[in-house]
Amino acid sequence: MNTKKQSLEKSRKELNVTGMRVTNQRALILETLHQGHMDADEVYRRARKKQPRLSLSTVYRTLQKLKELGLVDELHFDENHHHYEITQPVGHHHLVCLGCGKILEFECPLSQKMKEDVARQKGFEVTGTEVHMTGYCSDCRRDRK
Amino acid sequence: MNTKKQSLEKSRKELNVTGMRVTNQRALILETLHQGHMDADEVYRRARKKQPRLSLSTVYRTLQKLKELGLVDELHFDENHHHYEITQPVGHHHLVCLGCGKILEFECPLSQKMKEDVARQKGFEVTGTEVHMTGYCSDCRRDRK
DNA sequence: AAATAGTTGCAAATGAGATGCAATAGCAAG
DNA sequence: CTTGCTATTGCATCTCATTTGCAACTATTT
Repeated sequence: MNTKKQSLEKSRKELNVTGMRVTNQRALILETLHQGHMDADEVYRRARKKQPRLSLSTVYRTLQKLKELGLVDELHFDENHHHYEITQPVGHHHLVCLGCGKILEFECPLSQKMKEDVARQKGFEVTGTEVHMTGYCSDCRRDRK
Repeated sequence: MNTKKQSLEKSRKELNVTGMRVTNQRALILETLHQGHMDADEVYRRARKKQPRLSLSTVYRTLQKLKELGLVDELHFDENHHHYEITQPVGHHHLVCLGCGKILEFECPLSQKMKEDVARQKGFEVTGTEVHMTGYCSDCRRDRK
């Protein structure tokens, strides 16, 4: 039951197929992202627990690269910094609660259809879709009353 | 045919109903935004042609305020700064071409349904929806071949 | 194991956006 | 239309996320 070592191994393999060099930092950053979506600084803080000499600029450079390779998606919430997450297979979107800041995820098959609509309507080749809704979660709605 | 003066008047009126003080700078910034969506610096550059002493910080403060009042929407594209546009009625979304950077707009009735789905599925009260697709426009697709 | 690119850590630079403050300008009341 | 109160502006300065230059390092290739 050394799941840690296993997930690290898994990350190394994912990196391997991209052709980029597999370094400890990169494997660690990718592994960390498997915990969920987070911003660069959060990746940094979590990853540094296992590798204290890791530098923030390496985190930024790596995220940039993983994004270019399509392993990671960059999300643009209503803030002045980016969030990142492991690229999800399909129709995976986000819901930001304006009350508590919580971010929920939801699947939506409609976004696939929307994509097709747009492709037809505008002659566009769509490579990425980001749906981002804001509002109030059930907890905050209750509290607001 | 002094459409310029007229659109400035229109902007002043829009500001008036919000209760905030109507200043030349604010009217000008709002008027400028009627030309389309753009980033803060673009607003600054265009508005300064008519009012050279306008300061960039005023642009930022004003955009912030207009956003809070709901007159203007803040958009989050794949960049590290925001874009702004006059608030559109509904279902108004964006398509960013990765080839030439052009930003197209499209309407999509599906997004209304998506919103309802989410409300039901998650007990969320949705106040805003931003759909943001990336890809290649027809011109760039032709060039890439 | 040595050669050689690609990577890293650190420090310094960059750039969008925010802020403190004195000067200015809306606007309401006289 | 002048006065006074207060919100707003311009300017200089600050902040803070992200980027970059560079010398030291290390994953691969030979």
